[in-house]
Amino acid sequence: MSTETTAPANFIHEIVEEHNRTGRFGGRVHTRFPPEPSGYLHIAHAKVASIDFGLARDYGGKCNLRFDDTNPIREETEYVDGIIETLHWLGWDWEDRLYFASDYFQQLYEWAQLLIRKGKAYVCDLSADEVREYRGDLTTPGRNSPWRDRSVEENLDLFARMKQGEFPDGSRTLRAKIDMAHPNFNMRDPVMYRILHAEHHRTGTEWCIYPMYDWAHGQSDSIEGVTHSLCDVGYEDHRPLYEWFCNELGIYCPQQVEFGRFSLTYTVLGKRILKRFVNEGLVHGWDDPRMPTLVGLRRRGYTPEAINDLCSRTGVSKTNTVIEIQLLEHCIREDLNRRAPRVMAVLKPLKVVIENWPVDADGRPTVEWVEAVNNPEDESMGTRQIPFSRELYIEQDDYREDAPKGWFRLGPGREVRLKHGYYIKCHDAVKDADGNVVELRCTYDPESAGGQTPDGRKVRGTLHWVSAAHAVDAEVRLYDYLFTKPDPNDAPEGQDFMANFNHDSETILTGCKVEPGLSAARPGERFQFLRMGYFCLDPDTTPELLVFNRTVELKDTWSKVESKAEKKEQEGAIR
RNA sequence: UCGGGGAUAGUUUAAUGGUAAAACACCUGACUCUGGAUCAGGAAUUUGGGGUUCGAGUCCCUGUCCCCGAGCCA
Repeated sequence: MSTETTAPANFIHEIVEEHNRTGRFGGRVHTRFPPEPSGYLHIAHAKVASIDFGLARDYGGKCNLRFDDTNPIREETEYVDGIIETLHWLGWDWEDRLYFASDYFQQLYEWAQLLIRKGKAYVCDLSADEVREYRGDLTTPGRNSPWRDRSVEENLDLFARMKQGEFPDGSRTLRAKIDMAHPNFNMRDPVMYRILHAEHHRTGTEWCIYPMYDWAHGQSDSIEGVTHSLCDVGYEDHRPLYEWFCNELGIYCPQQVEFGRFSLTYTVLGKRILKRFVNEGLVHGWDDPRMPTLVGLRRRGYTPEAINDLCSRTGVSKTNTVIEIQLLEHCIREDLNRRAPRVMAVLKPLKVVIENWPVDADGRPTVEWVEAVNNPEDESMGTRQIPFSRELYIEQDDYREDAPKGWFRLGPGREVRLKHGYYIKCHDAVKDADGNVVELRCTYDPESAGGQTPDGRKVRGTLHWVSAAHAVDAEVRLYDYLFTKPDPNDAPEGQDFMANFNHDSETILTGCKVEPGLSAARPGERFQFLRMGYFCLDPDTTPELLVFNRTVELKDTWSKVESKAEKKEQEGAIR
């Protein structure tokens, strides 16, 4: 795909091209996407997947899916299945190359024995606390474990008995013998195996010793013939250990390359925290539409195209980045503007009665079916017929008794166009005992069919509407950001990001009225509700009730104008 | 304090010793049967100091700031 004439797209491409020039990997590019099945994937994982799978795609190489399942306590098959499904949804393919680090447990065990025989690993009887104590700190070197110089025979015997299950959890570890004075903590005799009498989601109770990340990852890459092991900068100082293990084992060593971490404003990523939201009921589940998880974004109505677009727009570098969530919103608007059919839905209904609407021979209001385009951006999406009659619903927010300057929606004596229908003029507002407007009495101009009149008079406002008799009831869920600040960690002294948690991020609207054709919609289908935003039919939908999630609002110039005017007014009042 | 990394408009990324640019965000305006979309325009950037060079965001020296690291997590 990439040719010699195109400039490298990012620093990783430069590295690959350098390797291709020197022939280090014989021109091969083979990556891997290595999730731990301990939760659902979130938006930053989509970015990582895009880097891993994308690099292979760009150079005609391969990318494996490999689950990094070396900690049985956290990992579950539910997550394996969820991750696979999400990756396919994003459009990535690994053919038959689905692997698990746990596939390599036996090989890893034998390699550990090899290291012991070489005098490069030993069984250590120190407790976790003691290990920490012996490790030293930032400025002081660590001290050697008293068990560091056991004989090869004793180490081999003890290690075998660890595997046999003779010792309790935490009683011993296998450690690499490197350098307790090394400035890089990872090189201070890192633990390779810990004892864990726990059931593993794939290997069951076959093992009671489990390899640590560092002792599993590089060798897994090596076994699979990975050329470029891409990871985030958090692993930068693990690279020396990665290479030490491969070199001591005398096995093929891939090149680890680190890229910057990725995050989003107004949210937190991080599986532990997201898991906490789920467990504490702060959200309804991993796939809550407010969650930055990919299952959440999907349910919210985000398309894989929009998410991949975000990933490619944001580039790849070594700096940790915080992407403004507005860019994600731009990506989904751009995608859905092109693809989503337009429909009309009234979220907060206000009844409109057209007093001069014609009646039939029986004195019943007639029904006129008007034609509506499905998508002005794409003629091929055709048109549909929608019913117009004497009683309609419009949006409560589209009527103001005291219309502000620049208002061109409805108000006393004002005329607006009903999209695809007629001009109507408001004559009267019926109020309830509390003074709330509950009904508008209007007249229509029969000459205005099709949206214009013979006299050519200008009508600035165009409203969406539904026919009261034909409308279908719906529940509509509106979402706000999970946090009230762009940087959730920007919390008062002594408090954490939870201080900025938005406890009002979900608004459920009931009694919404949508046009009749929507009753045929299927869960996952996406629409533009004219003037209101993009919405996606939720799986909670039943034959009796349609449930929609608002994916994102449309850009709203008016609200901006109005809030600015208000601000100006306030400032004026202060002066 | 020690080790590892990083720093270009508000945000993200280009510019690979030769006119500092794009997208998003922001501000104007035009157009519109969605106050949507679209279009046109605007404001805005090289972490400080020194050096090399005809010329430095880029090379050298030196400061500053930010991130990561002391799991038997990944």
